Amino acid sequence: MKDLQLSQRRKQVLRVVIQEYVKSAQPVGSKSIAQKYDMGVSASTIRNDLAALEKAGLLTHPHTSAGRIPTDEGYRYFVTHLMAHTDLPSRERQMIRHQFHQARREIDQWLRLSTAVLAKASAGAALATSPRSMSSRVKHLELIGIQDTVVLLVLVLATGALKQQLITLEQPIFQEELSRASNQLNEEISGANIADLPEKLEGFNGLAREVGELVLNTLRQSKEQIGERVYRHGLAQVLAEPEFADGPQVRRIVQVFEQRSLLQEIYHDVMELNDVQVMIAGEGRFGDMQDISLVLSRYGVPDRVSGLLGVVGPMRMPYGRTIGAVRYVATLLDELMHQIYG
Amino acid sequence: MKDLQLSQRRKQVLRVVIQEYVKSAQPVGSKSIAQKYDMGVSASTIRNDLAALEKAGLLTHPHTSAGRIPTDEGYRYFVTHLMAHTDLPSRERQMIRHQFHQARREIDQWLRLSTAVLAKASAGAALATSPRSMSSRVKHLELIGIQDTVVLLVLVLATGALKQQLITLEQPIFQEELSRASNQLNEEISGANIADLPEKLEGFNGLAREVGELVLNTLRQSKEQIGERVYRHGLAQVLAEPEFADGPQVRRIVQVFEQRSLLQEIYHDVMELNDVQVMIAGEGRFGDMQDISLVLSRYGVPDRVSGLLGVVGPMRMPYGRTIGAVRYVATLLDELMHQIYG
DNA sequence: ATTAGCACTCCCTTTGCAGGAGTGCTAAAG
DNA sequence: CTTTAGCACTCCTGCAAAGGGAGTGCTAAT
Repeated sequence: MKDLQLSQRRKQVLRVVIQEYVKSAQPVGSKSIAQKYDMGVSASTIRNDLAALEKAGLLTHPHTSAGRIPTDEGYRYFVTHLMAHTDLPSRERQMIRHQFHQARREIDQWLRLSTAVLAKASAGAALATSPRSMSSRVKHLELIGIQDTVVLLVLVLATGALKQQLITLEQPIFQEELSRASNQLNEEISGANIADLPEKLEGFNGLAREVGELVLNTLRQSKEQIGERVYRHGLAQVLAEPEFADGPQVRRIVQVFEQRSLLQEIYHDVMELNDVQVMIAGEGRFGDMQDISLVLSRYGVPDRVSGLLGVVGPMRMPYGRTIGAVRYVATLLDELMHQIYG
Repeated sequence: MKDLQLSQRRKQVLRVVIQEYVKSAQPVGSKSIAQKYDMGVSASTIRNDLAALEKAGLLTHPHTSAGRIPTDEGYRYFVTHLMAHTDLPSRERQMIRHQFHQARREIDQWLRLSTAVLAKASAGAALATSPRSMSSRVKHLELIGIQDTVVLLVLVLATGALKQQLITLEQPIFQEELSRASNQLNEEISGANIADLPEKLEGFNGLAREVGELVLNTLRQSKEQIGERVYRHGLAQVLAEPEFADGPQVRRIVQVFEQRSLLQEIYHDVMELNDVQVMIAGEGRFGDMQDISLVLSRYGVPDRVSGLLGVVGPMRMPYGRTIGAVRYVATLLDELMHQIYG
């Protein structure tokens, strides 16, 4: 975004327009601004300011004789230059913290709760991915006979994440043999870095070798992907917003909300930056996100485990509050995860 | 539903009305029926039949001079008495089967695929719950030290399901001690029925006792609930249907789709019956399901593990095809699960 | 740079009207 | 009793015209 020179008053006018429009979803005109806000100037002056802001690309109007509404750029300018840095009210923070502390101590529960809490606090639809571990070391490995020829491989990663996979063998196998293989593997594999695995596997054969390869594959795969589960909550409530009254718009936001691949693509961007990220109308990089904004944050323990957490909602969104909510929940998750992986 | 006496022709007329309305989403009138279908009678006669069907509560019309559309009862009558028992075309069945066989051998993958496949085959939104086990025996138990005072408890149920939970201890503890406790527990607990657990725990103390209680709680809890994960797919596409053009209707179906509690309530009904269940407009037992139908089935291995699988869509739905799809995918899952829990 | 005045534009709603589709009723025929 | 044709009636839909209103853009004065 090019740097714009705006007088104090024009900044104030822009701020007011966004504030009012976010509240009412109605285009806002010069007169109503002059009335509600005592800016020391007349409606005419404000009219000039509005025209200037429109020329700068920050505002637009749906038709000649309507009030102004913010453009994508307008919102971006607001978020980066004009917005007060708002935290969630402390009462709300406490309630949220309380809920977390009485949840079962399990990442799955925390993330479920996170999306629920975030959806409620933000009036958007919340989503979160289960955390992905940076270094995929295996902490422990277990082979459990299920049927004659069916074995369940359970992998406990250093991060506490569980992976499971069924293996079908050609011949029935005894639990003893399974134990022998898993012991062998545990000794060599646990704690080992993924890079060293292929070498170590050389020495193995039979069942242990087979399982070892499988483990390696699983680790490689999980390195590529975002957390395997996506938690979602609050789609129904965001659809109540007036911008989603018409069909195509509804489908757009539902697609954004449902599509795994989008999160996958955004993942790396968010990981690199440490604060909450705001993506307004796709930022030109993503199509089909008209009128939709994302507020996203990384969470986890740096260099160990991280996931994605955030809100998808209409572009006309109370950014201050939403960012505050996302930031707070992310911090909370950071804390909780720190207790485990600290 | 009271048993109705309908002449063959009237049944045929009802069938045609539903068929046409499902196809076009437009009210269908006497004339167009007489034209498209050669029923050997005039439009006038059909008009009489339509009036009779309306009196019987199977049809209605949106306003005086519009064609007829089916009522809830009309659809129910159609599904129970009039509908041809349709299976999915064999080409489609083969494609689906193929997809399943090349997926990773893991329940999670299967269910993900099931919802994807079902959504595509049915033009509705698909959902599935992870399977719940009937008898919650513990197959294996593992305690893994994560941090000084943080221990991860991994529970492998007889069904192959995994449960995990973090435990925070008051004092740091060595892995050896963890191993001792888990060995002790494994010997006593694995294979044991939940009912016998409390007794067995009597003899324990310290860490083993603590963990044992936790296990007991977890088992008890999971006995009450539907599978803990709900898989969903295809909401976006069902929203493209014309009945979801207006706001309130959209919110209704999204709520049905999102709400866990609804599945929870329906779960037992579906479990008791073995074939695919069709629930039209809530069947009077559930509010807020105007114009929404569910097509659900149990899947799994009888008396061992079962989950819920199905489609939610508009009441104006191709029931034959949808039922066929749900039935086929459920059968497929049955097979796959049978290989494991046979 | 700011302000007041004013014409102008465009939306939104209401109204009226014509066209059309489909019904309900009636009376006659099978 | 069932079926059929005829016809008036109802109500939706689309269209155009008109009025009201909100808000702008321009101009000229301060």
